[in-house]
Amino acid sequence: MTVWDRPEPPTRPAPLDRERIVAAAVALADEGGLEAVSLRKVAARLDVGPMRLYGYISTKEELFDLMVDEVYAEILPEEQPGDWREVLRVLAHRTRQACLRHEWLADLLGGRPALGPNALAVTEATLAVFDGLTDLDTVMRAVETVNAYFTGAIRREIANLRAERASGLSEREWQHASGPHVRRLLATGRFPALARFVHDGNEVDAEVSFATGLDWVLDAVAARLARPAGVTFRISG
Amino acid sequence: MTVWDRPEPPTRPAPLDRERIVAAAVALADEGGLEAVSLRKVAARLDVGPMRLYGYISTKEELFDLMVDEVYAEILPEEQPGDWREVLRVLAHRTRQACLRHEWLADLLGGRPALGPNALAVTEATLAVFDGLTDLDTVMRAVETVNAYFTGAIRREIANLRAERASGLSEREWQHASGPHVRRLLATGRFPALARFVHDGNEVDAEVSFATGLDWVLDAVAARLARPAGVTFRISG
DNA sequence: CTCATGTCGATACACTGTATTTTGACGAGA
DNA sequence: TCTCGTCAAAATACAGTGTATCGACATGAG
Repeated sequence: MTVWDRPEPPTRPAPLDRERIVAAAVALADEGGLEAVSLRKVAARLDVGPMRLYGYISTKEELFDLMVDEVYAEILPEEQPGDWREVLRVLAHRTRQACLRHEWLADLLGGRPALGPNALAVTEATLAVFDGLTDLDTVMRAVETVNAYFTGAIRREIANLRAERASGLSEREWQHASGPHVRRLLATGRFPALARFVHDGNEVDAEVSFATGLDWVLDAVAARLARPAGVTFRISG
Repeated sequence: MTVWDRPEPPTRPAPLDRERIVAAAVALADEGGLEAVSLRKVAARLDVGPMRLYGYISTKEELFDLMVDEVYAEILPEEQPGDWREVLRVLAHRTRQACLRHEWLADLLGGRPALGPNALAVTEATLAVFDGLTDLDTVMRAVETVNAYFTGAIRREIANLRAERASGLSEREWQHASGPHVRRLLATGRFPALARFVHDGNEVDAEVSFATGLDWVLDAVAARLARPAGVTFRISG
């Protein structure tokens, strides 16, 4: 018995439904982050007692699940181009954009399986483009690998973004900006390689960094799609 | 001013220091997950009033940061083999193992930049093995890409593991096990590709799935290390 | 011995998610 | 029309949270 199973209660004169609740929660989270979402505040925003919400959701985690699925509706592209590579690329970028619009999404993404209707629709659209291309196992591995990449990359990007924002207008990368602590540790000489990166490394745009890594991973997938499961093929040691 | 900057207070006859606090918090989290960690419970486990802790940490988030860095000590391998590919592979697997031992780590990983001494030591060891191999930009991209992959993959693995555990001894993959909701949605016929996967897909061991995707990503990195930054090289469209 | 310092514990506050109880409105039967 | 039962909604209650504040006490200096 999960959220998705529970039917909405009979529509009474009450001007309240799950959609409005979720919308209020999303608005709250957009404004003040996930921790600004409390059942009391959501209820207040709807001019309703806190306990009213429990007729529509049965726990706060369920509300979070619903919020995530709400945003998956933004992620699902309106029309699909034909190429699997383009589909995965677009999915990754749309997910990233959604996380930039709703930073709290980065905290939730991957935290629990996304099983809402919109999330499933996204998965369906993704899997569909591989139809007949190779065996199911390879397709699963491909999709999961790309997903793991962009999920992790987005999470780190948002984390860095927040850190920079918190430490006040980051000068360069996190290493330079993150206060006296890192500098002091680097000064100990215990981290020469790291020090070189902090000193000589270039500041790179987050989006191109994301896109570059994504292309690498897509290349890897492409290589494996050419040679279906079973055959291993190392390029270099 | 972060946790790492704050010196430990002068060692009084008080049998309390940051190490003991962090150890208690980690133990608590190991037993009951992150949400079982409350400052009051940590303090209680050390026979101390809750406010005592604020002499050593200044916020709960800092405690979490310290917990993460504590586990990074487990992740740092005792001795490094020479090959960059092996180093990244081992790092990924050790991180995964650490997350299986301390599932709460998966909730924290990537959530904020890891800047503790142990985390930096891990980064240092990772970067060092690339010394002189290519330009710094490529190395950075390589490390971050692999990191993004295994971070995301681990997070999903733990999420699925919990879901299976919660839904009581999962029969197969999450799709089958996740209650009537998914089954009902699949029955609508709106998700034919997904349905095929649920029906025909094989159950795959989480570890080999992790290792396989990791190998793909490592291959992609290897291909780029061979051809330094700037040159793009698509294998397939 | 007195006094200042500064550490520690207790208390306090505002807030959380959620269970339980109270209220009140509305429809059915007399 | 009046009464009563039912059921949704609101109010209250509870156990817990992170953290600020304050009072007491022990320990060191003069």
